[in-house]
Amino acid sequence: MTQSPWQPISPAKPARPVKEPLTRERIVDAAMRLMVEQGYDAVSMRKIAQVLDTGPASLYAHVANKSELDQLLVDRAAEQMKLPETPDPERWQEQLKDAMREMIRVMRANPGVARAAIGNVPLGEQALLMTERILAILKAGRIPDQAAAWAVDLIPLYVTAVAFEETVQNAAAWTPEDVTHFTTQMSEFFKQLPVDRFPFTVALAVPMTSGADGDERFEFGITVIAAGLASLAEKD
Amino acid sequence: MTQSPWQPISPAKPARPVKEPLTRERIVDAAMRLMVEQGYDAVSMRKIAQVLDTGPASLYAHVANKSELDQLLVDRAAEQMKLPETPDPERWQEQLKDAMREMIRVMRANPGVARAAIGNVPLGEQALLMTERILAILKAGRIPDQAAAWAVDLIPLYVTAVAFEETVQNAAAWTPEDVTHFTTQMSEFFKQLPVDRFPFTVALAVPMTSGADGDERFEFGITVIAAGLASLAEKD
DNA sequence: ACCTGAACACCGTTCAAGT
DNA sequence: ACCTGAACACCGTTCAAGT
Repeated sequence: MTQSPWQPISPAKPARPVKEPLTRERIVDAAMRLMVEQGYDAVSMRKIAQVLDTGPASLYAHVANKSELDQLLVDRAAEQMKLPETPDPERWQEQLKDAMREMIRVMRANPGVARAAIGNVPLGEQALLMTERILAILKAGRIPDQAAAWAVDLIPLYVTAVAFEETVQNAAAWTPEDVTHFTTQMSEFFKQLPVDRFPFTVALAVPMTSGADGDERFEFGITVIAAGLASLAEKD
Repeated sequence: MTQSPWQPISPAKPARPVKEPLTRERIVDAAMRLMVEQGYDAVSMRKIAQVLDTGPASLYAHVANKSELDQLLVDRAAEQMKLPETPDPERWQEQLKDAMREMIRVMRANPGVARAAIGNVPLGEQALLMTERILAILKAGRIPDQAAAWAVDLIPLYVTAVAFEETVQNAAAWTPEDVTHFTTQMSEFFKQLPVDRFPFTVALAVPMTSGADGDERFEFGITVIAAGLASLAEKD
């Protein structure tokens, strides 16, 4: 097709650009949507590219690799975290637990984030602010510097590990009935072990398989961690 | 080639079988060797098959899928764990920490196992025995049944998460210089944050980036967990 | 029953070529 | 500077066909 003489060579504003330009932002948007809707394994460079109507190679102009993309996804999720209130020395343990509850809330709301976060310390602004607030709570609780510093490593490690475990189970798309069935099966398995070699396992078969559905397990963990940290508080 | 008349049709013992038959055992052996030598990502059905001089499809006669193979690898590694001594109520916390040290020792000696174990409760005999012994230690420490039951879930969760993090870092094949460099860089990064919004992070920049090389971090975690559990012990 | 080759439906990443 | 098609070197799993 030849050019009409009255058609400007390069129009100031092309009537309708065929495609929005690719940006980091749009890539993370698409990846996040894929992850929340279909889980971590659905987030591949190829699927993201497909959603954005391009080829996988195009993404590499904006993100270094898959690992950097994971980081960006973790940062994006961290932005959803509500920061803890200002520290109160009287109830720092409860405030610490609240912060951990907020962390797992966001991870549960964004399945796959836990998987992306594991072994990926989030360094986005919101994550840093969360760390800062937790440090403030710990120092309000008179936890020594080194202990507080290690605690802000331990805390997300625990929360992430729990969320990751849950993600794995949810990925199996189990119905509540499946869960009940699995729980009874496990408890039956423990009960039939040779009682002479496994006396405690047999005796505790029921408690060992309870609370798998709710978040009593998570509550137990954060209680243990908070109490353990409390034991390190400076006296006087 | 035609059959010699004095050659028995089916010899009682073939002189040298061209190939050893495939077994679960041999598959796990090969997978374990690959994992220890080259890390978790090197353990693919295809690479295992290659080592065993066959095709990937052949493995499926002996293992259901990759996930089952991961389970078998975890069980195999668990066999290397030395079980804790008989519980002593006087020093149950130290014994509990020793058990956790033994768990991470085996995971460190078998890089990749942590990755295979995450979200995969090991149910092999040795792993069950480890659980049993830890329950015995916890009950010696007068931990209530439900708390003890949840604790034997929390304990491997923590150890596995730490080992997994380490694996990720080791996979990057960092030299000690790289680690030092990274540590100083991180600490510089924390120090230059706006001090009005990140006062604690700035103040604790050094402790927050220390102990990344040794296992002080792990020791801190097991101390917190042991102390936290101790706070749940029944009184009287 | 076990093993095989070949195929199916995927991956992350690189690179030369285009605009 | 950004985007693209095509390729490279991989994955787990299935299946019909062989022994």
